[in-house]
Amino acid sequence: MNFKILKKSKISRARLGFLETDHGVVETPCLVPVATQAVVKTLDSKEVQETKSQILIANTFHLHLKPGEKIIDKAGKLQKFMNWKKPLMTDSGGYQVFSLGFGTDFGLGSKILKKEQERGEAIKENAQPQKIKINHDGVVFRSPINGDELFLGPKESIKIQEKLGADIIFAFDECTAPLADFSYVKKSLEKTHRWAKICLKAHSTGSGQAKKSKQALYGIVQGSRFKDLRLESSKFIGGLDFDGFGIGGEFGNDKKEMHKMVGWVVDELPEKKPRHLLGVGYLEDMELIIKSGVDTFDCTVPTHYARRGIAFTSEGKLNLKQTKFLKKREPLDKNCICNVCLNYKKDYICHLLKAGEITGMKLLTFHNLYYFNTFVEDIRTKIKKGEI
RNA sequence: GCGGCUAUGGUGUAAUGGCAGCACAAGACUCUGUGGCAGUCUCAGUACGGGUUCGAAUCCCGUUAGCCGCC
Repeated sequence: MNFKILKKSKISRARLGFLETDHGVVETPCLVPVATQAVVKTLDSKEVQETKSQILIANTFHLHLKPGEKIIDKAGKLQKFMNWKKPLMTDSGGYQVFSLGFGTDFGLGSKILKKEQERGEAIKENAQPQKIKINHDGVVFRSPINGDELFLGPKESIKIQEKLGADIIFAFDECTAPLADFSYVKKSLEKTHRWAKICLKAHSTGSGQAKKSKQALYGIVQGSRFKDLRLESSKFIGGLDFDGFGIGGEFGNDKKEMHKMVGWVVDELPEKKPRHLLGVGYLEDMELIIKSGVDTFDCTVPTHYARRGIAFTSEGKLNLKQTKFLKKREPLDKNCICNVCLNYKKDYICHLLKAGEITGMKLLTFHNLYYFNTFVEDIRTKIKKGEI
């Protein structure tokens, strides 16, 4: 992988770039749609391309469980397996440490703590989640499929990701919960940092290759909402020989804080290497995080919301399950030229969703991805013009 | 025509004389390194008319409607 910065904004940390991989070039800043199980749910790979998606992110933990990395390796790696010819990332499974751990215990999201949720019942230094065990070397999970115990640590994650074969892979980290207090996050950070070094070593010496692997490896910065921990983490991870950097974990109480916190991290990372913000990307977040200096970011929102009936349009979010749309003989967005907006109307999509027809989710998924990708495209144009 | 049974939100069902509850549907909201999941809130009912009782969805009488059986 090779990262080239074409232009740096004079009025923000935003930059334009090219991320060159063996499977083609990604123009940055760029949204990375989520393909957890080697598929963008409801779409096939050709359709995903038609949404202007440049790169996808699949998930190590989920693919390890089903179908297993051996199957994918034998099929000729992920790209061949899923017939996706463009660049790919895999997430390390570190997020599942959170989502299957404290995330499940407390019913939390990982990025921003909602006002209603008190920090009172904080997760303290030596706390363990109920269903998984986080120890010195890694994490003992229970398979959500059959309850089997399974262990994932830095070495295991890297080995699996090498077999999966994505262009960009991530270090195995602990994504801490928003309810974690300072003492917990500090201790967790030591683990994430130790694991980062193990990942680097495992990747450079693994599989008998004398030279360095063609797969780019990104380290992940943690530290939650605590400034000193974020700075410590970005200095430490940024000082290691990674090809790029992920920024994970929690970002305070609202979007302004998130912007500020991402800025702390970006200022400490090496300027020439790409930065990926993990799991963030509502439309209203995009300009902010790009101005904070983020090059790529993945987010489930366009696809996840689509399956719940939400379309993103120039007039805002629309809930297409609402009965009133049965009477609207018009496209989702009159300014949109995606295949869905050119060929289908709200009344039909509303009917499909109410009837529980999967094509309703598919049409919204297609439109939302096209809309999000176009939105980022416009931001790239703004950077080019010097507007942001 | 006669006899029996039944009648509770839009739909399907609880509540054996003591606060009419649940599910689905409808409507509003939440969801950020993916559970097509889940959660919060709202709307909405004792077929009709009498009677007994401190008190009736519940007991009694009548009306209406539906289902079953019989000439």
